[in-house]
Amino acid sequence: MILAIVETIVESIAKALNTFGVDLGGDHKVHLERPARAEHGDFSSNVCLVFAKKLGMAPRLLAERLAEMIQADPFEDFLRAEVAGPGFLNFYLADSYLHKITLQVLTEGEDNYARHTFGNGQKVQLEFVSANPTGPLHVGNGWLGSYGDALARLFERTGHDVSREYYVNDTGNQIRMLGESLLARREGRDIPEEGYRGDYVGEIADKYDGPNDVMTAGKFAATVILDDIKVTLERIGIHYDSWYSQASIEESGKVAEMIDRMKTSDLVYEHEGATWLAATKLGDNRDRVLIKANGDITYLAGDLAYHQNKFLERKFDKVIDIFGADHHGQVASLKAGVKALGIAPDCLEVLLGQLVSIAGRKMSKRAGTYVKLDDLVDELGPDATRILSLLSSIDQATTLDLDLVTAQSAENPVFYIQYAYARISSIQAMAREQNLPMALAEANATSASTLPLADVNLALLSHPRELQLVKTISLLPEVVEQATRERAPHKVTTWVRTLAADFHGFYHDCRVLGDDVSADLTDARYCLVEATRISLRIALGLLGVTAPERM
RNA sequence: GCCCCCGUAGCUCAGUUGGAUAGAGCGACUGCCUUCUAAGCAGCAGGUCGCAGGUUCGAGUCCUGCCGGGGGCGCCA
Repeated sequence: MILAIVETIVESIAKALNTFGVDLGGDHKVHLERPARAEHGDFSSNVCLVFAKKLGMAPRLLAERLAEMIQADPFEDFLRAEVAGPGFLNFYLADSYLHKITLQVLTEGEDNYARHTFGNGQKVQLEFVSANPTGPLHVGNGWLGSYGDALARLFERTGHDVSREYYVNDTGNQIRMLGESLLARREGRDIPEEGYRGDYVGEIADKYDGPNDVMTAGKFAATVILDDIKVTLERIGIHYDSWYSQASIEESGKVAEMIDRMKTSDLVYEHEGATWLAATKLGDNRDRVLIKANGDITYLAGDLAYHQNKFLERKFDKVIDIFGADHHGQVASLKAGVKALGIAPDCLEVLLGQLVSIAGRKMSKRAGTYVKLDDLVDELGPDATRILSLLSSIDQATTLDLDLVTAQSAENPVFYIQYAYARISSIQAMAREQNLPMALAEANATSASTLPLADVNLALLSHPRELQLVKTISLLPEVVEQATRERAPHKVTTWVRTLAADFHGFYHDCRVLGDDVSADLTDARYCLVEATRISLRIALGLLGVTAPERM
């Protein structure tokens, strides 16, 4: 319905423009926007500025003509159209359009409001975190973890078939180093230069009673660490569909198979005893080694076999890899390799998150000087941790000041938002106690559509606070779509903060229950409260944050 | 040297893919609780949007060049 009003306005503009011989079928779409200021109306269009030149007319003149035509043939809820500024066409609508949106939210409910189908069931895999199992997760992993999970939730809500995967780097050098560190710890020797020095190594060494074999010890440690990683991720609400082992693909023979197949093209060649991918021909800035001169395969070769598995065996339509910016260097070669495998480059999307650092110190896994995600969650709790990481774009490098974050933990934005939810719950609990018809109907309703909504006069919602609240609620579908398309879950955070602010304002100025509020107004406001609750739950659900009924 | 990201209020960040008078939170100051939770509301203060050009009706947003910060350019993973 919110889309309906947009479409209606666009159509009426298109119809009017048509009489000037402008056809809007092509590249130019009428772009409607919500003016920042209320005096500029409910919706605004810049079409006249765009088409004025083409038509050889002054923008304002064109706008005036259009306004006249639309006034003469008004649509539902239309009040007036005005020309403003250099040639904007501003639309003013009756409040009734907001009342309809309130009704829509209640009818569609948490399951259906702000849900989209544009994903068309497309199989999408998101791979994120994938930290080496050589130590506990650090806060940077948590950042991209929240991001990846929230993005996955957005994809789910927009009609995609989503799978979350963690690629486990359980082989190669770092596992060897981990094994050596473990054995050194067990035998009281010094930890090697490139080894891991965190306390956890000692703890695992105490549990290890296996042979003095480096890889055996390394794999033992990796397994223990990975189990802890899983626990940490679950703590902040991240659950994976699959954990894919790097060792498994390297041991499967698939890598050699893949390289053999690639050799039939002219994209693979031998040079100085190594096997190379001619990545330069595929957009990379240098060629890359697949098989080293000593016969070992490179990380890239394994990664390509892994991606081949994603696309060709598991048939994902789209694969989104989420890496930290420190892996930027491998993107071009990965893309080149995927191209070499005959996979359409657009199917692979690599998103880079700028790094998280801690004020005043360098984080290093080998040195054991990084801040553990678990410690941050201990300090702030899961909800505050997630919101903190979903506040800004992943293009923004974050420097965490732990002292500041801890000191301000009570002022974390998440409480402001959750407090709105708690207030709503409180109103609803009170309403049930007072045997209010709406509250009781809702409590007993199997579906929202059985609510006695027909009896409620939503037109009573006319207070600026009420209207502002509905306006914000009405934006949620667009926010969800945009956040998904732009891979920007932080837009949901920005929106939900606005919603909470609007609700607190409403709560302050508009009582829902009480003797000085008429029964009809109580009903109408109760509906608005419920619509807010639904919207809040949707947004918090997308962010992976809980909605507490009491605080 | 080349590639990616960032530079917006004292601090942390938004900014509707180019729109009208650039917004929040924190911090400072001032008001508001006998009524659904004051973890709230309202007011006030705070800006050459890093700098310089360009594109056009219009630029925080797009292009170019500088300056500053972060990351990357392995037969490591």
